[in-house]
Amino acid sequence: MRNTSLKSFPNQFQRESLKLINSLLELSSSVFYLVKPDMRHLGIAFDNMTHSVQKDYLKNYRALDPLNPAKFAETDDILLTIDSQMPAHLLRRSVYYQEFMLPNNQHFVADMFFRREGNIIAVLSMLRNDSLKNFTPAELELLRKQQPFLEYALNAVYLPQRVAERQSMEKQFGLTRRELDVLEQLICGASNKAIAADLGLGLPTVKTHILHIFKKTGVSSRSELLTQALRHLGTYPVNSIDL
Amino acid sequence: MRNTSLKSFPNQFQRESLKLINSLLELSSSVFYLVKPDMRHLGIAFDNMTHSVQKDYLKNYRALDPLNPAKFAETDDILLTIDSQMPAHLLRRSVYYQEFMLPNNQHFVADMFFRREGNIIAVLSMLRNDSLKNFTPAELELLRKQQPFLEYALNAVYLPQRVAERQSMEKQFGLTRRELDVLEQLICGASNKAIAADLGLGLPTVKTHILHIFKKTGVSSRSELLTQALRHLGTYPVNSIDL
DNA sequence: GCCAATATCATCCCGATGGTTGATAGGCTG
DNA sequence: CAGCCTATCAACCATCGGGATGATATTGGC
Repeated sequence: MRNTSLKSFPNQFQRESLKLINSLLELSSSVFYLVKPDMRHLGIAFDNMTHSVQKDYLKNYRALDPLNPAKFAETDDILLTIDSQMPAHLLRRSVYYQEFMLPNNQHFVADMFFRREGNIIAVLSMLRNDSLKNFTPAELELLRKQQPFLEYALNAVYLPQRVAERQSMEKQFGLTRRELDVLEQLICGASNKAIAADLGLGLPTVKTHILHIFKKTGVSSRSELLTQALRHLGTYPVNSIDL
Repeated sequence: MRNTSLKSFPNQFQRESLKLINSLLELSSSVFYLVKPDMRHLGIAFDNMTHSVQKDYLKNYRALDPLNPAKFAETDDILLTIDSQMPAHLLRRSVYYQEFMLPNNQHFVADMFFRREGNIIAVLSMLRNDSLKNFTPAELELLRKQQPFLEYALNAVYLPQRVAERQSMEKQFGLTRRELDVLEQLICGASNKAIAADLGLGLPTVKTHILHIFKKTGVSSRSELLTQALRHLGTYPVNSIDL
């Protein structure tokens, strides 16, 4: 309507962040994901990447990742390249490079960290394939300048609103985290197919979640759900945000 | 959700008014309708009545109605019974009684008028069939006490909000009055079938209107429409209310 | 470690919805 | 009065969405 660019997704923040970074430098692919298991439901966004690669990473290769955020919990790094952590010739021979990076055509990696009360809560991962050169010092400098504002917006603007909405919904109807994911998409007007694509799920799974939401909220169509949900959204006071 | 009684219709005001009146005295059927042609789209509500009877009335019998509001434009009556306008023995022989009231089992009628700047804009019509007695003076007195508040609420609370929403929608997308009727129902989460029933239309008609709305607003599903419409509702400043 | 809740996917059915085309009738306006 | 807009309805078709049932991980808590 009017302005199609206003179309919003639950993970709009991550999408806009990626848009910004991709406009500043050339990447072959990029991911913005939230780290803590509980927060992963607050949305992931990627460019030239798939859910399956992401799942594979989380399940099998995150532990091997030289940039695994868990390793930097006690530091205050905000931007690291993979070759700052491991000499190139060692990396090339590592399992992580051979089994994960190479097959996915990832040659250069830079990760931007976002923290809340010291803990890393989100990572913006920037990847380059063999057709691109490594990150230059100037590029890294530019990225370092972006981090503070992104971190501020994430912590001060995005997370509170997002968590508040979810807490409100969760309290009223006892929805599970995954159901909340689906509900957020529903509220944005997404079709079942779109939801499936966006969350990396099968259509049957999406339909199952939606039916559960219907039962818990006592409605019998998505139209009803939309009107009720959009009308009562933000009606309920919300607790502190503990992540 | 939570409180199903919160389910609202575009003509909720009329429905609640009828509920009130029907709780105060026994009626066989009742109608609350807006008078001016332009306002008829702001909703009609009835109890034990059908759209077809109402259409028949408007088209063929309103001119003959002894309580036709047009006759009382210059008065300040707020409640009239049909037998206050015509002796019973004359009424019985009239075309209006023989061809409209009798076939629809209407024996006693009392109409409550609502005005705006002197003009009658709405009528609450109360009907009794042959199994009920005529309205008693006490009942009429009670009804007269209800009228001022209903008129106040109609003029001060209901109409401004309703007209504002419609004006906003109409201006943004150039929707016709009938399309606005349908859009209001859509926004309330109604299904096509429910809309057809509520507006007294056929299913094909409803679908046609909805497709026109989709094209004018540039969306391609009712979910999209709902999120966009509900998000932007009330965003636009609205002109004065001229009815 | 086990049980319950959660999350995932599947199949089948049918009604609801989105989309096209076209017909008919009233109303308003130039 | 001719033409345009609105409103109404029809037939047709493809896809989507709602509902039931059940299977199979995975997770989390006790």
